[in-house]
Amino acid sequence: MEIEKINIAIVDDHTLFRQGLVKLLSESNEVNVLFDADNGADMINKLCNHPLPEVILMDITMPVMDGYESTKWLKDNHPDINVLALSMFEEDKPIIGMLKSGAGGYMLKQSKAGDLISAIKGIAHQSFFINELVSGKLLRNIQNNQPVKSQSIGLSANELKFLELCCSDYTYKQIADMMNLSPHTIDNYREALFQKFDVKSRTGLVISALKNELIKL
Amino acid sequence: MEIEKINIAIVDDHTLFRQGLVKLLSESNEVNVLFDADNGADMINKLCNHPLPEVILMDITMPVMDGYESTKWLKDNHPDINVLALSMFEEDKPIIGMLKSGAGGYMLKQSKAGDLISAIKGIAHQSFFINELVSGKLLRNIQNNQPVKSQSIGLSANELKFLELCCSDYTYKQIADMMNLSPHTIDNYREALFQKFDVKSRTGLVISALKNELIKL
DNA sequence: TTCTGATAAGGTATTTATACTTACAAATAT
DNA sequence: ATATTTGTAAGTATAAATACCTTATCAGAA
Repeated sequence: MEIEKINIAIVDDHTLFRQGLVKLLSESNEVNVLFDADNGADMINKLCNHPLPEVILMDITMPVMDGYESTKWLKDNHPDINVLALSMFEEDKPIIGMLKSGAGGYMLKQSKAGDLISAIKGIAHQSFFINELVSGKLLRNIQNNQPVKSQSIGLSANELKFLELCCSDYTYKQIADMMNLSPHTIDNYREALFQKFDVKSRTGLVISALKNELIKL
Repeated sequence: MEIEKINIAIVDDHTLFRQGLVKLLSESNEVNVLFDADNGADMINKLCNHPLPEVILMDITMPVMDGYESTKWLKDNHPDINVLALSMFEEDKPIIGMLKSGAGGYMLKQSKAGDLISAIKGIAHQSFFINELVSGKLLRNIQNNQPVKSQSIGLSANELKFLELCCSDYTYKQIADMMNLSPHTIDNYREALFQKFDVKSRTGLVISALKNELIKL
């Protein structure tokens, strides 16, 4: 049984590499290269004149419009097209950056053709393809985006308690009762926290506290 | 040649499950169960009286000290111990939550024994183990800081927009301007949402919206 | 048609929240 | 021993939020 080929496009400014890749993949009976482009802007033009590809192989460093921008544009304008980043860089920054921009996978240019085709097939079917290269980096990325510790903004015990009670439907008067303090004292805490968090309302305070992970819901 | 067994511990409050797992894994010639604990606090105690395990299998929901807290504690106090989350939940939230807390992998309790042992071996050698279950969620997590649009409480488009703008330092008047509506109309939205969420203040509304995951931060 | 529900908006009264100023005792620092 | 800071609390004034009530469209249903 004849399997439908996966339609792809290649965006890379290294002409020789790009054309070689076109040649190489064209020989495969699993993918079909619809077109190739020199950079993001070129790609946008050519998308109008060609059928939409399922997958786009995307380089990162390109003139005029680079891989990050191009990927973001695709996510906004053609969210169904899957982007597979294809680069020589194996550092955290470009990998995480491309994934954040919307790429569903990341392959190295030094990969074997078979692995690249596997990745293309994977991303076409699942809209993402996670390999060894990126899995660890992904994990480290979310683990490192971690708690801006409560020490960063010095809060007294009472201020913290007040802050927690603030994240609720209670009025300040009720909070004052709960903490066995005068509403005026609560008012002092409020003003101090407004200054420390640079906000002008209780809602802003609550949002900031949550963003800084000083309190949990 | 005899291969060194991987020393592990199991933390889970479901006694039968835990003991069964101990039995099951003890029969393996690849892992060695040093001890098991009922919850995080119990684990901390037992860590003092036993050799340090290389890997700890960690449940999430436990009394006294849950999996998130326990994992964080381990990362702070024994950063060399690898935590493999082991839970029945396959939702995004617990998975991302455990990984953020410091777990190096996540396995479902409904996994096969062989897969669990593979994961234990993987995490012992690489300090992380990413499977199909988590890879997609990890990717979506860093790409998608968007709210998971939930239809659970019927909100109109404008109400939802208002709700989002509510999670801020803006006054209602400013929000009215942004939405090109009269402050009175905004007031209608507010009242409608107060009823739907059963709250009496903007802060309560914001908290409820966040808890219901109608809004992201 | 008439009725109804959803949406937008005006009026007004009361309660909370916000802002700024002062005070005073206890703890700390100099 | 005398300032200085810190935590507590009061007074007052204004702005914002909350609560209720009413009106006007408009679209679709009875």
